Amino acid sequence: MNRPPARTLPLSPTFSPLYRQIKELILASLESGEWGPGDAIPSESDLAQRFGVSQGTVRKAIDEMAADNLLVRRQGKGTFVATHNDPHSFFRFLRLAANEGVLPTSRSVPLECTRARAGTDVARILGMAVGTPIVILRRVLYFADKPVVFDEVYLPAELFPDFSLDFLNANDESLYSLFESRYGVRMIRADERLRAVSADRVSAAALDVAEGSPLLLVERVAFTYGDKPVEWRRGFYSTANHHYHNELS
Amino acid sequence: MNRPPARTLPLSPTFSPLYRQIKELILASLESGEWGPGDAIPSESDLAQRFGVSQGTVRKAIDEMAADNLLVRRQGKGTFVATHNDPHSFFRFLRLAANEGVLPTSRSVPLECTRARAGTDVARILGMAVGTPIVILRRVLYFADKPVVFDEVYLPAELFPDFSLDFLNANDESLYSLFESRYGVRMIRADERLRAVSADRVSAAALDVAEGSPLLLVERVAFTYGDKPVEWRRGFYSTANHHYHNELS
DNA sequence: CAGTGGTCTAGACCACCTC
DNA sequence: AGGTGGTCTAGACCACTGA
Repeated sequence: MNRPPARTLPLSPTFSPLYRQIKELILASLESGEWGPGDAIPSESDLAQRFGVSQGTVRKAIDEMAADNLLVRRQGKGTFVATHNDPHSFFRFLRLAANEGVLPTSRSVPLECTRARAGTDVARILGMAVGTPIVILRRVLYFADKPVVFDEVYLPAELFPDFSLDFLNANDESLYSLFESRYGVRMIRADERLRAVSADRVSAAALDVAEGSPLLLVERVAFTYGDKPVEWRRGFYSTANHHYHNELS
Repeated sequence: MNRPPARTLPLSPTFSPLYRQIKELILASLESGEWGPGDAIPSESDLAQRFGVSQGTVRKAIDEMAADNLLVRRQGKGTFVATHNDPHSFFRFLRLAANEGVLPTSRSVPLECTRARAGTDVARILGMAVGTPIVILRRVLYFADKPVVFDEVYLPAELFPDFSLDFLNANDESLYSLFESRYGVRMIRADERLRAVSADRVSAAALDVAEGSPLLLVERVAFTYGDKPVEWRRGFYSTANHHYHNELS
């Protein structure tokens, strides 16, 4: 008697629960830009009505997306699309901390921005053909006027067509914040590989350390919706007074 | 009419939802050893009856504890206390991967196990008084017969009274698995700080690299129930053919 | 088959925010 | 006061496991 009207039957093979299908629908709306970063999405009851499911099912879908850092819930106000333009999320992709005390304010200093074509490595990592146009950005992050991180960033030129140093100098927002507001490319996940290396001439000069000093090399592949890789980054961290912080659980 | 019998009222200040109180109760049972690692805990309906709440409330408590890696749900079978004695959880606290291919099987070779008294650093980190007895273990992890990680492990002697190399040689289980089965100390969380350093004489010898080579230093503080620190570890990783892997989301 | 966790619903009420 | 998310309940049914 309690059975609601018939719905697409799951039935064993390739079974996907309703709330996951709802999640995919909301994800599609995010990807299509129906709701942009920072926007409020419709209330749970609105979405429940739109999708023809109960509020609890929408709730479970949103719960997972909030756990994935795609949405942010704020009690009494609504549910919002996560954004990188938010001081809190600055350290989500920068696991840097000072050995003692709190990390002082940072300053990003772009060094150069060049155009090139993907070699075999970049092409493989970003899932593109060898020779595809790319943009290369080099910059240094300063903390308390000391250089700490030297970054080399590789981007597909197609997604970031008019990228240049000008935008960086004019903006003190984070790189991912710029990507999301100017190019509509939202980074949602990243894989990092960490190694210890000896500083070569370029990174030693950028970080003001002796050539051959040990540096922490952080290689990152960042992904946007649909697990599409859209950034490759090599960051050289000077770890004399700072460290990379990670919590295991 | 739908109101269940009266319950301890939350009422604004220091409000904690019911499912969180249930979580604390289950946590207490874990801590007290009522259910040991690997054991099945009572079914959701049993717990609901025991605590006088609905099954959905118990469910939400268990959901959070499963997300915290304290419990493991297995559909159709039950809910189990998480254990380190499990090949799957071996890499939960060892974020090591091979640069190419899969990581071959590992072999842990203990070098020495000594007794000492806590200096200021260890005392501060482990929350004990200076001079408290500690145990120091040094060992090397080999992959495909190549040394990759040189570990120095500092433990409070009180919790690991008869710790010695013998137990290690006789056991090919992981260190945390041994801690949990032999000493009843379960590691549930850890903080790691990563830096690049130059190999000193000791670590260079242990890892068969040249003195001064860049090594990845991973300093870890591991915590048991109640966020009590019970291990400090300095791991020197040789990252020529391996790397520390981290996923950001 | 019975027992477990997993999904879905419907409805009530609470906590929080804004107007 | 009215909206939002957050909690809690009760009950039905589904999917998985193992005897």
